[in-house]
Amino acid sequence: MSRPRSIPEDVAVERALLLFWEHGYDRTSIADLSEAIGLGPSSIYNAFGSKEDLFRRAIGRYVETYAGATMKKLASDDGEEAVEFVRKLMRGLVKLYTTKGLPTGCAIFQSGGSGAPSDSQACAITQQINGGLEQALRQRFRAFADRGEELTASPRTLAQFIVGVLRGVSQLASDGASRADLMKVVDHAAKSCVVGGQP
Amino acid sequence: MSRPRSIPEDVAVERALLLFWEHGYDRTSIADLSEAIGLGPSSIYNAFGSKEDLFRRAIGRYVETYAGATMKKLASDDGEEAVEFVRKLMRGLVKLYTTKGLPTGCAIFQSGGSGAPSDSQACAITQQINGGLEQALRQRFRAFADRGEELTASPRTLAQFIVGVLRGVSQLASDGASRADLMKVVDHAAKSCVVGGQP
DNA sequence: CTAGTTATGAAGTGAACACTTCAAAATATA
DNA sequence: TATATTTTGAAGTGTTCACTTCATAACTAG
Repeated sequence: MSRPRSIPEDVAVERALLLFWEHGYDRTSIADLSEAIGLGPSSIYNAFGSKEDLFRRAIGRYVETYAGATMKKLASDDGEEAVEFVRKLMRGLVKLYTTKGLPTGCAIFQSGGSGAPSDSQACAITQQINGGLEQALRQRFRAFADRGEELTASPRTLAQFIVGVLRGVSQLASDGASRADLMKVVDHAAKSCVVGGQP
Repeated sequence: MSRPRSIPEDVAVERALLLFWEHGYDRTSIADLSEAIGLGPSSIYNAFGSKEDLFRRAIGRYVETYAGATMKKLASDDGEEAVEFVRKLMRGLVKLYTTKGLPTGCAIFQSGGSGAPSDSQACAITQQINGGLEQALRQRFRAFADRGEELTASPRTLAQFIVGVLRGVSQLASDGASRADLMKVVDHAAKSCVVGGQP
């Protein structure tokens, strides 16, 4: 019933995500987005409302499309042992953080926090996701403990620890650390969570 | 022989550091610095040359004045055991990251990286410091291994691991994690480095 | 007191920023 | 083909940015 969009919304969001992922929220200007997406500023604002709304959409796509496969393991308990669960989770993310052809590091860790205006909602979005990750991990560790696994610290501490390592690993990846090195780091972190994990 | 400065250089650098530390390099404008320091833009440029130079001075002061006490332990080997060494190092930094009256987190981790223009030298400065930290840790772990301590991973991996945890912990602190929580996290990380560290 | 030197405040520079305005263009339906 | 609806490109909004210019103020050495 009207003029069609020259570029599908999905494509535009994907291109925006790659920019936000690589440079962070602040360092990505509307002009950059306009050039990468192939739409003028007015079209972007017409389609997405604001830079922050577009960022939200981009992060949503990241969670669903890129981190989604790994994150699903968080929710579903398939009877795995704790070390193996944590190891797979972290290795999946390291793989994502170091995939060639994609920006290095984690789109959420990098774009949010210091990468987004502190008074804006962009920061709140990423903090909320981080909080959700920590909470989910805590629940999983509690489940492992209830199942009889001997943890080396409280579920709360281990959850904070894992989130901390992932955030650090994301930064190390952005600084150029290799996938092989980071895999060893997260293997070590995973083993440290359970008594007997490191023989 | 000339007009004296209305504000001593040390005081100006300290005030600049607190701003950079709290808001990062990008989010700290010359106008902000001007107001906090109590000098007009022209005086700041006359005294320090550029925003980047002032940032360098501020980071230098941070390393010497705030992180210095903890970092000295990196260089001097006083025969301590590995777990105790790593524990003290990390606890010292967590204390710094969560001291009331000071900005939360690490001035270097937060200001550099995503907080500074990627093409500028400000980013290179902080990356260099991070690299130095990792290298120093690697050497210490090698020394511990040579002394007969049984490490749970290679010195290289453990050094990357510790740096990663510290970077993550700095972000957790900025997101509001308590000192008590973070102390438990780094205690866990320290114990994980040595066989028998976690009974 | 004077001359030489540096620091300072007020004002201004061009560039980049997020975002807007609006007439023209492109389609679907009628 | 005519019309209603939406997208689009070009141009422009006011604001903030790092940084500069320059006359003047504040000091010291002679």
